[in-house]
Amino acid sequence: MSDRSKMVGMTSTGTRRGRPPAFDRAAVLAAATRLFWERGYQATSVGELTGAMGIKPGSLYAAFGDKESLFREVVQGYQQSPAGQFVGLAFAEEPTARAAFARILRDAARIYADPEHPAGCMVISAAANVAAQDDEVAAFLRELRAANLAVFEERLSTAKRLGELPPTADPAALARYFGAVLQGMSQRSRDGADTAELTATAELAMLAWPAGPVG
Amino acid sequence: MSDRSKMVGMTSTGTRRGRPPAFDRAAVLAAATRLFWERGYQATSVGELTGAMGIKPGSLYAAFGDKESLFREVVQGYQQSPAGQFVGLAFAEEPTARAAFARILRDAARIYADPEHPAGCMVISAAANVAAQDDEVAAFLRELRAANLAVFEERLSTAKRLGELPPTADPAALARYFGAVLQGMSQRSRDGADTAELTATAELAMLAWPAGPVG
DNA sequence: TCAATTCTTGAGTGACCGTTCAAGAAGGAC
DNA sequence: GTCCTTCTTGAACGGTCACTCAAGAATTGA
Repeated sequence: MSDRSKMVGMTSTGTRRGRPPAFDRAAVLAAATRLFWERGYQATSVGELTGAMGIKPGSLYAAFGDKESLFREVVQGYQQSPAGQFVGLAFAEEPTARAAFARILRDAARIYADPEHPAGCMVISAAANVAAQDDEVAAFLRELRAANLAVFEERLSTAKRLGELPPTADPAALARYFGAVLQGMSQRSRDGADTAELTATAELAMLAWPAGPVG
Repeated sequence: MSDRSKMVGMTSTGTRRGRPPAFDRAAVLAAATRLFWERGYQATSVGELTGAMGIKPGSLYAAFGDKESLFREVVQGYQQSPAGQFVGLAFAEEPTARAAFARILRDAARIYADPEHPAGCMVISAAANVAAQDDEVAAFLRELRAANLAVFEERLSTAKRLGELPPTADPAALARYFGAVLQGMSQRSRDGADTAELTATAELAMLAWPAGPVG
C-alpha cells in the first residue's frame, strides 16, 4: 500500500520535499505493463520487472508498494489506454447495439493482434493460471471481466426494450456469447492469429445477431 | 527421460525384477492431472504434486523423469480421456460436418463445466501464461491446439467438396471461428460459467454456419 | 548552514523452487 | 542365503522468489 495519499489535504505548494525520484513513473509503468501483458502476473518476476524498468527493488517497493499493487496500477493504466477503452468508446459512439457490438469485435481484431504491443487482452489473459497464493489477483481480473459482461448485458437489454432486438432475444445469453468470442479471439491472437484472421472470426460471430443480418 | 524403454525387447517373463513400486501409477497420474488441470503447468509446484500424489520427490523423479515429462504424460492421458476425445468422436460418428460441429459445441458445454473435474480444456488453459524458461511447454500445447484447428479445417474442406457447404464458404475461417469459440467457452467455464450458459453460447455460435439454420 | 524528508543503492532476508543423491528396504534370480 | 535390481526415504543441492533494510545521496524548508 503506497503512502502517496499523504498528499491529499496538503496545504499548497506543488513542490515535493526530499530527494526527487530518478525515474519517470509513467515510463517505468509502461515497461511493467509490457512485461505483465506478455507473461501474465505470476510468470513475471520482480527481478525481470526491475531489470526492464531500470530501477532497483528498493525503488520499486518504495514507489509502488509490492508486486500486486504494481500490477493493479498497471491494470488501471491499461484500462485507460486505447486497448482498454475500445469497448466503452463503441457503446458511447455507436447509435445502435448492433453497430456497437460489430465495432467492438472489429476493434478487438485489430487491437488484439496489433504488433505494437503484446497480443490479446491483458485482463483476459494476465492471470489465466495462478497458484492459490495469487487467488486475489485472479479474482480481481475475474471481476473486471464480469463487470464487462454486465455492461454487455445492460446494453443488450436496453436494445431489446427499444425494439432493436426482437422480444425473443436473450440479452444475457448474447452478452455471454460475445464475451466468450472475445476471450477466444484474445487467446487466438496469443497463439499467433493476425488481424485478418480475427476479423473473419468477428464477422462470423456477428451472424448470431438476432433477426437476420440486416439488423 | 524415463528408462522404462529397457523393457522393450526383453526376453519374456512379465514379472519385473527389483522392488515393486508402492503406488498405483494411474492413480498418481490422476492426482497430477487434476492439479495441472486446475492450476496450469507453471503454477503447480513439484511439492504440491508430491503432496497430492502421496509420494516423495525421489519417487516422482524416478518414475516420471522430471516435471515437464510428467506433464507431457498427463496431457497424453488427458487426450485419451472423454474430455480429450469428444472432438474426434464427433467427427467419427456424425454423418455431416454440421452435425459434428454442433455436437462438438454441445459436448464442450457439458464437459467444460462438468463439476467432476476442473473446468475448461486443459490443453487450452494449462500454459496460458508462462515464463521464458517454460516456453517449450507452451509451444507443446500451442501445437496441440494448432493440430486441432487443422483437423477442423480439413473436415470443413471435405464438407465443402461434398457440397455440404456452399462454394462461398471459407473452411479456414470457419475452423478458426469455431476454435476461438471453444477457447472462449473454456475460459468462460473457468470463470464459473455452467453448462446451461455454455450451451446457449454453443447454440448462438452455430448460427454462423453457412446457408441458414437448416443445414 | 543544517535539519528534515525522500529516494537510491547494495547487500541480504527466509522461503520455496525443481532436482539430486546416498542409504536402506523390498522384491526376483540363483 | 546372497546377489542384483528397483523403489523409497530423508536430507540435502544451488538457484530464484518476493521482499527488506541500513546507509548514503539529493532535495526542500528554515
